[in-house]
Amino acid sequence: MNREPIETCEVSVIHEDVLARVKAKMPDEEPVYEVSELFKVFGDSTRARIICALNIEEMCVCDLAVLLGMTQSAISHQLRLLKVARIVRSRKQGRVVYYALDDAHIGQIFAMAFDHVMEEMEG
Amino acid sequence: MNREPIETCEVSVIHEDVLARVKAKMPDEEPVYEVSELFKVFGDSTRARIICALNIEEMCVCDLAVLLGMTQSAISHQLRLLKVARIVRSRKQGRVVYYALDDAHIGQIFAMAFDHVMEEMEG
DNA sequence: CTAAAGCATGAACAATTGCTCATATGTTCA
DNA sequence: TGAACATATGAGCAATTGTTCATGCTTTAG
Repeated sequence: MNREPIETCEVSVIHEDVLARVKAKMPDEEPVYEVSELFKVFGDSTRARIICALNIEEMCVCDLAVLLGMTQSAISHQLRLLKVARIVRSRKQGRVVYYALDDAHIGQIFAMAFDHVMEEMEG
Repeated sequence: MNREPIETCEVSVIHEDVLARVKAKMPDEEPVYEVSELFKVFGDSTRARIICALNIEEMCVCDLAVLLGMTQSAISHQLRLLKVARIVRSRKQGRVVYYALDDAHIGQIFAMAFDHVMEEMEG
């Protein structure tokens, strides 16, 4: 197959072999996108602190607001996001709503990232 | 201890015992903040795809741009972020710069999140 | 029933983000 | 030395994000 280099292409491939291998091994687009969406939820300090707290114990919105020194509204908005992302589940008892982590994996992923950060902060 | 409820406080504590326990067990603010910063870097689909690719094999900017169907500039900007976050390291050979994952932990954290997402997509 | 407590939610606004475009830097080759 | 290539970077812009403020909903107490 005699192929001319495509001149109209602005970006040229340097290593065709590398590209072929990586293309073959790359995971599907969809799960990668989902993973980044999951990380996006973790990537806010307020939500990260909420997750850390709920990883210790189930809590209501009000107590979370006091713990983190933020308004009830701000906490509630973030909890909504966390619930949509299936990171948190809620349980209503009277007029109090208790939130808890929905999945044990979440705590594990957080713990792993925590270890990584701790190592970085020493070295 | 007879304590009056603090009336001037806008947000009242409902469960003092829970609050005390969680406060005692909560990790320090700084590492939690660092963890959320790390996740923030992961929380963009372009960067997530770059990390996935580099988890397979070292690649140059040009090939990454072709692989992901994006401009060289966009990829370069993101690689800069990844490098500042110490997620990626670079090696210059001639006029080509090769990027690779800087830490094995990164791939592990990603793999863990990937598993979680896959389970979610089935159930 | 009414008032208050606990929580949810929509609108609005400032701040951040990711990309594009233009251009600069550094390297190789003729 | 000059042209071409690979990459880096600053400015600018549209889109997204996190919080506040005001208000609505639901449940309990009186």
